[in-house]
Amino acid sequence: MAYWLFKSEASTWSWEQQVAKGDVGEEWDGVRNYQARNFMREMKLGDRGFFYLSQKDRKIVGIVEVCAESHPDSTTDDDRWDCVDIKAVRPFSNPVTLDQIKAEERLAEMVLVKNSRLSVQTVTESEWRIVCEMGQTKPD
DNA sequence: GCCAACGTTGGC
DNA sequence: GCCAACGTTGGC
Repeated sequence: MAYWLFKSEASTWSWEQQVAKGDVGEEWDGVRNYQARNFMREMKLGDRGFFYLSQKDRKIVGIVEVCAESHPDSTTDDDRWDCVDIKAVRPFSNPVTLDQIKAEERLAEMVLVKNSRLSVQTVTESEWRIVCEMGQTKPD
C-alpha cells in the first residue's frame, strides 16, 4: 500500500465537504498538472492519503482513502486528465500544521517542504507514521 | 497583497 | 528544440 497527500483550499473543497460525501467519496478532479496526474494513475484501491489545506489554513486535517482508481476527469473533455475518487477515513485529533512539519527534522525531505506547489504528492511510510503520531491519530 | 518558484505556451 | 513570456500557486 502506498501513501499520498492531497492538497486543497478550504474555500474550494473543504474537509467537511469531503466528509459529507461519506463512503461514496468524490472525484479529486481539476488537477491539470502532469506529475500530479501521474501519481493518481499509480494509485490503487485502498491507498491512504493525507488531506492538506493550503493557503490560509496550511495544515493536514485528516486521512482519506482511494475508493476508485484512475478514470477520466469528468470536469473536462480533454482526455489528458484523469483522476481518482477519495473518501474521508478519519479526521486528525490534532491537525498538523505546516510549521510543525517544517520544525520536525525527520520530515525535512517531505514533498510538502521541498515542492509545496505540487497538488498531489507522495508520502513515505516513515513520514506517514511520524505525521500520524504528531496528529495523535492512528496510522492504519 | 506580494512575490518567488514553477509549469506551460508559443514564436523562432 | 530552445527559451522568453506569461499565468498560476501558495507561503509569507
